[in-house]
Amino acid sequence: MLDLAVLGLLRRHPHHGYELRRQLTELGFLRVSFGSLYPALRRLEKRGLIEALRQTGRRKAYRLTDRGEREFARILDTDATETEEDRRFSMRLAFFEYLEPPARLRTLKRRRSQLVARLTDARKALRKVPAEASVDHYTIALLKHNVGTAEADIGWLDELIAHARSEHDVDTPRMLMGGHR
Amino acid sequence: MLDLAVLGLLRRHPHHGYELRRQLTELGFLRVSFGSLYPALRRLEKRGLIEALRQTGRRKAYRLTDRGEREFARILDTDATETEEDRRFSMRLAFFEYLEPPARLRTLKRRRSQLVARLTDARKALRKVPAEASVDHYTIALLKHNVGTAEADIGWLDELIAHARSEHDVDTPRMLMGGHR
DNA sequence: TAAAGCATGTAAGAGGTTACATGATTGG
DNA sequence: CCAATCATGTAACCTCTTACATGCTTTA
Repeated sequence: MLDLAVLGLLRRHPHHGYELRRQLTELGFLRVSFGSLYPALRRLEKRGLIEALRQTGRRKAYRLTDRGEREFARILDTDATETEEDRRFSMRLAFFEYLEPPARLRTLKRRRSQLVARLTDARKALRKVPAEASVDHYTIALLKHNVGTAEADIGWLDELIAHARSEHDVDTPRMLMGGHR
Repeated sequence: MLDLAVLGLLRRHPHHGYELRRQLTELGFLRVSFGSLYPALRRLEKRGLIEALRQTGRRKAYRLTDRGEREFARILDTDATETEEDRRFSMRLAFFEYLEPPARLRTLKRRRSQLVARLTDARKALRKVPAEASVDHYTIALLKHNVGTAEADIGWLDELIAHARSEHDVDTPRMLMGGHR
């Protein structure tokens, strides 16, 4: 999670730790403490994915290595467990510029089916409940909210998918009739 | 997190571990692995918050002790760190029946201000971005989505707050004129 | 009878948190 | 000059995950 974020930010420009955290929290992506950020930088350095540059004053800037770039590309296109994916999907989207259009489409569709599955579960939970008489108002409100959120997110994803498809089509144009998807 | 969920479910009826997990995932509250659930039950038992009942076959059912009930009430009404609170809020809502109306109102308002803060941040991030020319479509879509989600959630909370207020007013009726909030 | 689901548990490890320690630089 | 912010780092701890081990019961 943190790794993906750090590699992604370093992919553009070198940054030092403090700055990385500022950007992460400012963009609302991830709020990590320094106690996890600095060890993470160490780990990534040890794995040869990033390397420290000049030390301007007390600032220790890191840049992405070639191996780091390959590893970033790999994890950007690899799906995580469901719980993880919830938080990671935003991260992926933020770095979508580093994915090829086909990979974008794949990522979006994968996410879509996750949400559809969740929506199904949420609806099931909602349907199941009214049978047992005295379910409290807030529990029901919560279940309905879960359904509503899932629906809204799916709608949003559909827009993104449409957009990604148009990009994809520009990249790999095909005959007007007879294309298959 | 898990503790709150387990104590909350045991608050009504005794349950064994497997069953607890089934309910948790089925309701879409929390999907935990057994590798975290069983150790959690052990911890809670050691702390005297729950105790094992009869062992029906291989099933080991636990019930909430008096201390457990007090501790549950305490953490249900205590706020966590922001990251934690995101996941924990749904849990609180699911167990709202165990909170007094005034505490409900407090919880909802606390959550509301968190979301308002987040909305402010999200808007700021969105405003900041267009200055730098070439920000990619998906990043912008993400930032807008963050804003939209926060707004929707605040609206939802406002409904819940209105409901909680009416409950509160029923509990502690006051003169029609001159009440202050 | 084999597969799927029920049921409990342990071990190793990943990845985060808070709290602490240290000290430079900037702004009111 | 004091406070806030910048800047890096360590140590102890917590909670979760995956993978493994075990074995019963139900159903196709």
